[in-house]
Amino acid sequence: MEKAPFLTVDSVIFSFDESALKLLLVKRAIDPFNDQWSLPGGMVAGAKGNTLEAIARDKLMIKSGVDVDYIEQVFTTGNDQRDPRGWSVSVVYSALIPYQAAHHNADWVADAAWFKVDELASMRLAFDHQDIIQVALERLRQKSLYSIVAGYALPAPFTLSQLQHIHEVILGKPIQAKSFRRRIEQADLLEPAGEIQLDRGRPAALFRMKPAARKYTFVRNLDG
Amino acid sequence: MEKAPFLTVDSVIFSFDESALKLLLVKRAIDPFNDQWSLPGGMVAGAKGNTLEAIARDKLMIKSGVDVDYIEQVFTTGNDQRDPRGWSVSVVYSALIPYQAAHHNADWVADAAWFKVDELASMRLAFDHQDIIQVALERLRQKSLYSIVAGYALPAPFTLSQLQHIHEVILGKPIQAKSFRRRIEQADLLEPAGEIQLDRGRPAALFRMKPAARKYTFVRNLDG
DNA sequence: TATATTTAATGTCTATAGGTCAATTATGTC
DNA sequence: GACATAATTGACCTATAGACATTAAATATA
Repeated sequence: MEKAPFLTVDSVIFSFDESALKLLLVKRAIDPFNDQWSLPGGMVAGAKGNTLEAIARDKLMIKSGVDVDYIEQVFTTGNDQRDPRGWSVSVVYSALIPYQAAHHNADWVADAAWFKVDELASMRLAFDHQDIIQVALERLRQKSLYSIVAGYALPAPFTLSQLQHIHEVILGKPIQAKSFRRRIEQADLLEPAGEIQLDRGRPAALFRMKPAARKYTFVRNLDG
Repeated sequence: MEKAPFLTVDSVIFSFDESALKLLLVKRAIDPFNDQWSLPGGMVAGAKGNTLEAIARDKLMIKSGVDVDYIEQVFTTGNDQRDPRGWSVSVVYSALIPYQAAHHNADWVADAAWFKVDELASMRLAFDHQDIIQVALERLRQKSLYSIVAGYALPAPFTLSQLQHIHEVILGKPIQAKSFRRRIEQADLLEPAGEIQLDRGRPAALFRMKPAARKYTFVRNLDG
């Protein structure tokens, strides 16, 4: 490659709604891939922020109206095939946000929409964004076996059943409630936040993520 | 940031020699940080290769005479502080290579040398390479709790005792031989490769990494 | 040749943490 | 008050790592 490659920051933003894992995409308004759905993000050159993560956050705020709490770097993809214009590099971030907070804002941004990850698999997205999403998804699945960061995709406070449910959706398989609760309690990852009465059944205790939950990893994986 | 940032690929190359974890550094011959030790790597612009990883491998081959087998992306650092010239981004790779193969080659490359990771902690390195190394090290330590990729830093074939030893050095604590062997055997990660008689004691069986060992992760961590 | 020494390899028991699933608790409904 | 529905917990089972003693296979030495 001769010149410096294009450098972009793209984010895979996960959320949880109607028992489904969803992901925020924006419709491109310029070539290449004009009019196709793509990951929110953009060029690093000219962006605002002192670090890559700050730039990623800023772009999400500006372009998608999303103020992200939990965000982490997934990986960086770069080659001479992913952009028809030539060499390009994308630093990929993954974020988890409560659907509610995001929903309203996503409305006032033109051409931003949430897609269920299942439906999404068959869509043709811009660049190699489909591949990127698969990597981010796999990472999220792995992580859900030994952490509870998925909880950042729920509006706080939430019940343990809700927290378990999002894990089950991400993993695509049921989890033993007892195992799930036991390890969380032992690791002291959640903070009590009252209780709530759902439509039916026994009222459930409410919790918020404790700061420790952001980094905590269990020494054993759940059945995967 | 206005213009596109500098984009580089840097590699943290680990190896194992004299019971110590070592790491390959090269002395810079240009500003900034002229004459200071730094991670092998360089600018992506103008480099040879169709992917970031290919470029990383090529730079190691050309500049350090090292042909890497095991290499993986660690993370990407980017901000306006790490390079005095302004915004710069570095995609960081981590590689594990047998010391023997590496040693000779490192000789015919000017100003490349191996450093024990312990000694290295007090050195002043170029850019934020000291920080990068710490991240790569931490990643390697984590990984050594649930995989045996550290074996790629040994010349094949190797004994189980040697494989255990490098893990102990990386983790900085002893490992139960029984636990270590049991899980490896059960996961069928190694291929028998004869046996060897060391200076003293019972001869040891020799093994090589099976392909599966590259990606395999145990469901449970060793004591960390 | 027998014994001590050294390192490799294994047997066995214990401890820990998740898996299973039944039982209990707390509400709302009929 | 009996039933339905969820949440939560109790009790036992299982899998896998930790501890540590024991056995195995070689060399060195008396």
